[in-house]
Amino acid sequence: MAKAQKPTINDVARLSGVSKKTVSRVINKSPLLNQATREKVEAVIAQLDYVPNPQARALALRRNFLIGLIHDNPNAQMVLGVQEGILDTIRSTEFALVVRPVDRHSPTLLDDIHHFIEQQRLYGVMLLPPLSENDELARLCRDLGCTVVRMGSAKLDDEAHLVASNDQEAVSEAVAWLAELGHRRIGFIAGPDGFRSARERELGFIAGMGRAGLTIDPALLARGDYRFESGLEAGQALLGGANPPTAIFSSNDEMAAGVLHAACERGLRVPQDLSIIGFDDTAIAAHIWPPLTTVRWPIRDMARTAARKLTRPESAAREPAFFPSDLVRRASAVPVQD
Amino acid sequence: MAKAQKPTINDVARLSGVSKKTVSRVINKSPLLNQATREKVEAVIAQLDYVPNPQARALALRRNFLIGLIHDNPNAQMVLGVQEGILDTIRSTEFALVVRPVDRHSPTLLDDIHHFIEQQRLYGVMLLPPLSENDELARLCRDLGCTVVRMGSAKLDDEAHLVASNDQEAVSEAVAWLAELGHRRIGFIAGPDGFRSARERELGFIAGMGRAGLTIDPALLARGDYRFESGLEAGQALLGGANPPTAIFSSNDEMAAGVLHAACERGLRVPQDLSIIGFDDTAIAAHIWPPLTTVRWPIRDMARTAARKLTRPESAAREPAFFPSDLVRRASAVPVQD
DNA sequence: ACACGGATGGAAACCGGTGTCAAATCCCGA
DNA sequence: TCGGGATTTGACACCGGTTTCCATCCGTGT
Repeated sequence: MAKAQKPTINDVARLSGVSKKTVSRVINKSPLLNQATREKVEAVIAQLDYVPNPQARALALRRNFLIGLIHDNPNAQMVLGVQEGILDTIRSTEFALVVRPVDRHSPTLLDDIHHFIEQQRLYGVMLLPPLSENDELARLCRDLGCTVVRMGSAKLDDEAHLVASNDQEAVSEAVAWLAELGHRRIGFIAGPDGFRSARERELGFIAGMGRAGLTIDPALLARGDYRFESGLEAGQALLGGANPPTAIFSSNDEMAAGVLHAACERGLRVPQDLSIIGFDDTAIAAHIWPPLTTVRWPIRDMARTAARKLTRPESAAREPAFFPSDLVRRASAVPVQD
Repeated sequence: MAKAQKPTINDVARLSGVSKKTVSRVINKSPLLNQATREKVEAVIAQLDYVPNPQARALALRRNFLIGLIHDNPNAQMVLGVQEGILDTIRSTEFALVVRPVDRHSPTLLDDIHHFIEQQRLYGVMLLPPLSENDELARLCRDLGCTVVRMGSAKLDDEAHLVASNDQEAVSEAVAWLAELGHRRIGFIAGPDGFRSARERELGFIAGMGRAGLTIDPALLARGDYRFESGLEAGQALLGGANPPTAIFSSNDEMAAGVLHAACERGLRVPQDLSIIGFDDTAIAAHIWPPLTTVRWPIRDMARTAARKLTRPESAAREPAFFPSDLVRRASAVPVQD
C-alpha cells in the first residue's frame, strides 16, 4: 500500500529541487554536472527507491532493451545453457531476454520473425543452430535494425557477429583418441545433410582418420538426423555388417544413445565390445550406462560472449569468437579388446 | 532503405484524414466506430505496413505486455516444454515471453526478482517448481501488480492461479501397475525434503501400496535430491540390502537413471531382475536402455493453460486447473520373474 | 570593475501512443 | 422543419523519460 504509485523522475526532481533534465543527467552519468548536485539527487533517488521507467526510456530513445533468442530447439540442454549464459551477462543491466521458439519448417517463418522483431522492436537477436545457418534470416534481422549474433560451429561469412566452437578440430581429436586406444575399425554416424555442424563433424572425422593413418570403410559410415531413433537405426546397420566396427563416433549424444541401444539389442557389451563417443555433452551423456565419452561445447561461455557482443558491441568487438570444444573422457570408450 | 522510418500513428492519421484518436480506436477495436471509417483506416494501415509501437503503448497504458518466466531450472526438458507451451498461447498476440533463470539459494533472490519485475514492469509472471512453492515469492509478485500463475503438483492455497498435475494419483497408479505385475517388494526413492512435489509423490506411494494391500518395508525406502548421483546412491543402498526389492519407484527420471546405473554395477539385468519406474518422462527416459516406464506430466498443455490464465484471466478463469498425469508403459517394468 | 567563455541548469518540445470530454453529426419522431 | 438523444469524431492533456536551445552563473584576464 505504501507504494500506491511508483516514483517518477518528476518526483525526484521536485524533492531534490532541480529540473527533470538534471535528474536525467544524473541517471545517465553525464559528466558535465556539479558534484554536489549529483550527490543530492542520488540521495533522493535512493530514498525514493526510484527506478527509471524502461518503457518511457525506450520510447524516448527509440530503442528497446530487449534481446531476442530465436531457436528451433536444437536440444533442451543447449537452449537452457544459452539462456543461462545470456542471463549471466545481462542480469544486472537493463536488458531482458525474450525467447521465441519457432518451427524452422514453417512456411511463414520469415514473416513471423519479421513481425516479432518489429512488434517488440528488439535491440538484438541471437540465433541458435540450425537457425543460425540461415543467411536469409540473419539478413532479415539485420535489415530490421537488430544486431545479430549467430551461434554456430563453423566459420561463417559474417565473422563480426559469430560465436563458434570448433567442431572439426574436436571431432578430429576424438578420433585420434580412439586410434590411440587401438581402434582401427571406427564407424561414423553423420548428422543430417545440410547442417553446417554435421558437415564440420564429418570433415573432422575424415581429418582425424587421415591423421591417424586409418582408412575409411564406407560400410562403416551412416547418416542420421540427430535424433535418437536415427542413431538406433544407424547403429543397427553398422553393427549388423559383416565386419563390424570396434568403435563408433556419433555426431551427437542422442544418436550415440541410440547406438548404445542397438548394441544392447545385439547383446554387445559397451564398452568392452564396442566403444562409443558422442558429441554435445548433453545431460543424457552422463546419465546413461555406461557414461558417455563425448565432446563438450562450452555453450554457456559462448552465450555469455554472445550476449556481450549484443549489448556492448564496442567493448566486446575484439573478444575472441572461437571457443575450443574438448573431449570429456568417460567410460564408453576404452582400449580395444579382442 | 525504404523503411528509413517506421510509420507512426500520426502518419496513418494524416494519410487517412482522421485524427490519431480515431486510428487508436481502430487499433483497439473500439466498437463505437463507423464501419466505413474503420475500413478506410485499416486500408491505410495495411498499405503502410503499420505496427503500433509497443513501448508507447506500454507507457500510455502503464502496463507492459511482457510475461516473465521465473525458474530455477527444475530440468531442461520441463523448462523448454513450458516455454513452448506459453508461446503456443501467446504467439499471435502482442505478448512476449521474457525468461529469468535464478538461483533459488541466492540470499538476494527476492530483491533480485523484485527489481526485475519492477524494472521490466511485467504484466504477469509464471513460477515453476520448486520456486512455485515459495509463497513469499508469489506474494511479492502479486504485490508488485503482476498476475501470477504457479505451476505445481499439488493443491496450493491460492487456487485461482494454480495449474497443477496430480502427482499423488499418478504415483498411486504406477504402484498399482507394479503390484499388478506381481511385485510385492517395491522400493521407493523419495525426492528432497521440503519439496511439495516430493511430498505428493510420497503420499501417492503410500496410498498405492495400501490399495494394493502391500506392506511398506522401511529398508526399501530412500531419499534423494532429484539428481542422478543421489539416485545412484539410493539404488546402491536399496539393492545392497539383505532382501532387495524386485521393483523400485523413483520420484523422478534422473534418479531412476541412477538406480539403473546402480543395478548395472551390481550385474543385475533390468528389467529381468529389477523393474524400475520413474517420473517426469524427460528426454532421458526414452533414451536409456531399457526405455523407462515413467509418469508423464502434461507440461506443455499445462503451460498453455497457464499462459491463458495470465493473459486472458477473464476467459480462462473457469478452465480446469488440474491436469492428470499418466503412466507411460515402456520396457523397464515387467512381470516379476524368479 | 567589466567583458567573456565555459560550466550548469531550466523550459518546452518531443517520442508514439491513450484517456477525457466536448463538439459534430446522424437519425428519428413530433 | 426542428428538437433531442445516440453515435462518431477530434482537441488536448498526459504517460515518463530525453533532447534542444537558451539563460544563468562562475571564475578570469585586463
